[in-house]
Amino acid sequence: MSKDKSFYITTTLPYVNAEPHIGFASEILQADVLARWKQEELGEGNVFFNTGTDEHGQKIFEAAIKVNEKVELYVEKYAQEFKKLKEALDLSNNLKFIRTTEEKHIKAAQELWVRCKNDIYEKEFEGLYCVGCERFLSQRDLVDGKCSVHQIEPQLLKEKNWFFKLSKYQEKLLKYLENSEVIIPDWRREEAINFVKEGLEDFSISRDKTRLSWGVSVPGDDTQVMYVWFDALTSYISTLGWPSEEGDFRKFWKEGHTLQVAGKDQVRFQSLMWQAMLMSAGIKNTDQVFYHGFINSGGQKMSKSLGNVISPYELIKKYGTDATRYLLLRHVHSTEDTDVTWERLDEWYNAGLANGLGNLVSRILTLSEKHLNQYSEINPIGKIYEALEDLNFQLAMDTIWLKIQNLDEKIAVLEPYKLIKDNPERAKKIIDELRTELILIARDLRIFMPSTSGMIHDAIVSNKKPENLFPRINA
RNA sequence: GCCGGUGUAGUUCAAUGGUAGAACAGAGGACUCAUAAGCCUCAAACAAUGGUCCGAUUCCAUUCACCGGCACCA
Repeated sequence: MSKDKSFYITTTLPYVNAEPHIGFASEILQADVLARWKQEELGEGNVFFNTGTDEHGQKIFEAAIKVNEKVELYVEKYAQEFKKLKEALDLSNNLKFIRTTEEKHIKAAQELWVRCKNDIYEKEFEGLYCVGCERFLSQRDLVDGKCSVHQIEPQLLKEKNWFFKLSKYQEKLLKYLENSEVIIPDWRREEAINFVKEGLEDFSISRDKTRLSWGVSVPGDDTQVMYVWFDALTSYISTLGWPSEEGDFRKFWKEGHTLQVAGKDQVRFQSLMWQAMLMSAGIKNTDQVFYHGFINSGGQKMSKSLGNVISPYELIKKYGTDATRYLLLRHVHSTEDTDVTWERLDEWYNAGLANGLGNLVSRILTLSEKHLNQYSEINPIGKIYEALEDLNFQLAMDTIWLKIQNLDEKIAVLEPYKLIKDNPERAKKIIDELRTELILIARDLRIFMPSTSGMIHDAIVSNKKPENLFPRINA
């Protein structure tokens, strides 16, 4: 990441048809660490950290009907569910939240449409329509050519839609993708380049209102609403106050470094469609999109039917907020898929937090409380965040845990608890050193585990051993 | 089928054209400040075949296995 004065980071906006998923929790935690890191580097006012909820579309409309609820209330409820994550995961205070049903967002989406007007045209959309579902089916909805839900053959139906000329942007997209910075990891960039080379087709960006009413109205066409993609992608700039070119939009999107965090299945949407839309509207492209892997459990996708779903709230309930942050940040691979099970989580927790960090705090603070006077605060310095430049969260944390290990080792070698009898001066000096090194570790932990960091710091400053930070979990 | 990725100790990962590192789990030991934690020691791996090379886990090819994407699902 470059040395820009300001930094913009956003997650993708989760679709609100289900409870928050652990994958999204992981995504927003990664974003949170980066946001906190940049806030320390650039100052809080120079970082814009965004998330939100994608609330339009057929599926949500149907889901609301299914539970017999007004769709406005339904999305409101889920938006709150997602907003709760902020506190539950102790996300940065400055986190912004955009809902695609907000007025300012709707206006922005419509404005973007108008700006893209030259690349938007009307065409017959042909699709397989299921009368049971009352919607067009995708390939995935089909089993042996029949609707997987209703077991009936869909009819070929045509309707007028608005299309976006994605095909026109092949060259420009390739040009954009030439820059090795725009996608992390690099092999996903290769993937994106391949998509483009295989040829891009224009895509439909609207739906007939008679079939789908829950969406943003197409400017100048009362019969159509925007297809969710067009609408949702706009949120990355509507949150900045666009279409106003001034203020946050200028500061962060135009003049700052922009980074989008997304799942690996998003390449086509974030790095191709969205970038083409920006090009069409004459807006600067995203500087970087970081694609993370997925979290599976027991070798399979998490799914309700398999009963292997691990929700972020369950994690928090069992391990606590900071421990959840630790588990998801240190043990989830940043770009590959990660397999997570309760057994493994327990092991990670005990090894890293109970036996590692928690125990170290106990032993040092016991020695300190017993043998030393108050701690006179120093200004801790320390930079361990090099690995974050490559968005390698695991490596960054490994560096901290290596320090923890070294401290444990130092205690074993120097044996200050023995030395205190024969050579108290020397022992005290050692304990004082340990204390200082521990406060440096706390400093390093600040962006990963903010409240733990604070607790360790406070314990040292008040020279008082804290309660067990991370009680051991016994199977 | 097409495109891409991956295959390293029991597990999860790392590095490297020339003795393959670590963490967790496992076995043993000496200690006691500490959350039966920590420290030390031990055991344990380069999917298969062929090629290039003085030399390959690393480069190339093939095979096998696994994963992802192949667009209007968000």
